[in-house]
Amino acid sequence: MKILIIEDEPELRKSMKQYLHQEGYVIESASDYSKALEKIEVYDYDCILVDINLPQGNGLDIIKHLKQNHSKAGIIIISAKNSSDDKILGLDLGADDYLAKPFNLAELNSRIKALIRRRNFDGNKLIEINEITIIPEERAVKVHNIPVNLTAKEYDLLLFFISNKNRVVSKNSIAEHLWGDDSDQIDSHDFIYVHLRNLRKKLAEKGCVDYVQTIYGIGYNFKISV
Amino acid sequence: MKILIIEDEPELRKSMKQYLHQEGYVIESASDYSKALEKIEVYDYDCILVDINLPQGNGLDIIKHLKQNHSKAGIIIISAKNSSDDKILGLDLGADDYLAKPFNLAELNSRIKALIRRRNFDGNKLIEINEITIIPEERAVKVHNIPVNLTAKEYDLLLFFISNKNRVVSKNSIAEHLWGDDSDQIDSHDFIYVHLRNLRKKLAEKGCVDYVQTIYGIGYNFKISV
DNA sequence: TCTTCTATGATTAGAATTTTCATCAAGTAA
DNA sequence: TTACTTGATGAAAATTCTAATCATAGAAGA
Repeated sequence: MKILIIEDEPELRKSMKQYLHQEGYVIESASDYSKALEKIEVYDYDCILVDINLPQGNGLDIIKHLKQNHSKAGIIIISAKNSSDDKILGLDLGADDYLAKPFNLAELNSRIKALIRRRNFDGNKLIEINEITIIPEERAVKVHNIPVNLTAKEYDLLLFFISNKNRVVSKNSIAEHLWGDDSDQIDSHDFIYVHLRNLRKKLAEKGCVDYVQTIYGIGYNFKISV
Repeated sequence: MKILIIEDEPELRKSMKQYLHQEGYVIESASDYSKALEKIEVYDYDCILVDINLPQGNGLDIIKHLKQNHSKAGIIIISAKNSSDDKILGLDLGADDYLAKPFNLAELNSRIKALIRRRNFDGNKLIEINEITIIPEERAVKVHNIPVNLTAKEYDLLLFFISNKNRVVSKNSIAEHLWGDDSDQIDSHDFIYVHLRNLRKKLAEKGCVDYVQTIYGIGYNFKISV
């Protein structure tokens, strides 16, 4: 899960980054709208947090821009307490949620989670990428519409790859996501090889292309163009 | 893990309770010191959060009281921004940490976690309860000084019982702790029976008393007087 | 108080999954 | 090339979970 934070206050930006990173998201940030637009042009984000009351420029334009370009990113507006007009305008433009400052980080996190859940489950009940179809509600996976029987770890691994598609993920970040906080205490992450192998095998059996590119010494890249 | 919150502001108290409960702690609260003292007399807490600047009474006395009675509870002082004197006095009296208002709940949570970790790992490297010895660093358990070979789930289960000793824990709360947030989506928690049985068996093999009392229809109680 | 019923807990065996281990293959740098 | 590191593979071991069966506590009713 990749998140873009657009926020000018350095303190707040930093603590948001830190907290959300720790929660397992991949975080990038921009301190103003022009930098944000640059990033949006280049990368895909799953969720964008926009502070809508920055001094230099209009955050609504970002939302407009995203919607015009049919971005799939979820948008959460962060607004100062007093200014509710822009907030409403933003929601009208298609933002998904808003959060008034000051907020606590756990609250932010649960909003993000809720948003991601909504996007994954309600909006489009299916995640479809070429021949792969994922039905998150059932934790089920199909290739060429043939069911593939994945174990929990294999499913988690696939979902992690897909939510980081076209991005290089390290073995460490895989371990963090699939085994949680204590994974750094573990010396060897060899079992990733095993689960990856089993995943590749099961997908290949149903005629799926091997999208998982091994990047020697670095990690893996689930390379796909939808 | 049982936590006592001593805080007079109803709003803050409520949100602390709610958040920490959601994080899996058992929470009790008191709105003033006399009520707090009553609770302290009756129950054992793992951690006590004391707002040290309440209007009626002196929070330092609570800390003194706890220390004089050799309470094992960790103490975190919550203090208003301005008053640092009492904070320092409190730390001198043996409080473990402090947190200035306003704080965010995630921060509070991480302080509590850190405190519990310190208590469990650094201070006394061993947890000793009658014939059971736990070496958390190694996730190792001994009974009558004989090593017991527990699996991860069995160890977690034992630790959960011990950190809630003399307290009734429901099957649901066990599931929440051992399997995390998604456990409520699971219909049956039958595997707890299995893990509990294996744990009991392994402990009994080494001559350990069965401290785990089954409370029909409710849960279990790890009953022990140290 | 004594059955009978029902819900909950215990037990066991076995299936499925996860992890470990040993070995082989391939990439990288000297 | 050679040495070294990283990744892949297969088989076996360990752990976790499922499912079927048995046992017991508590409730309901005679």
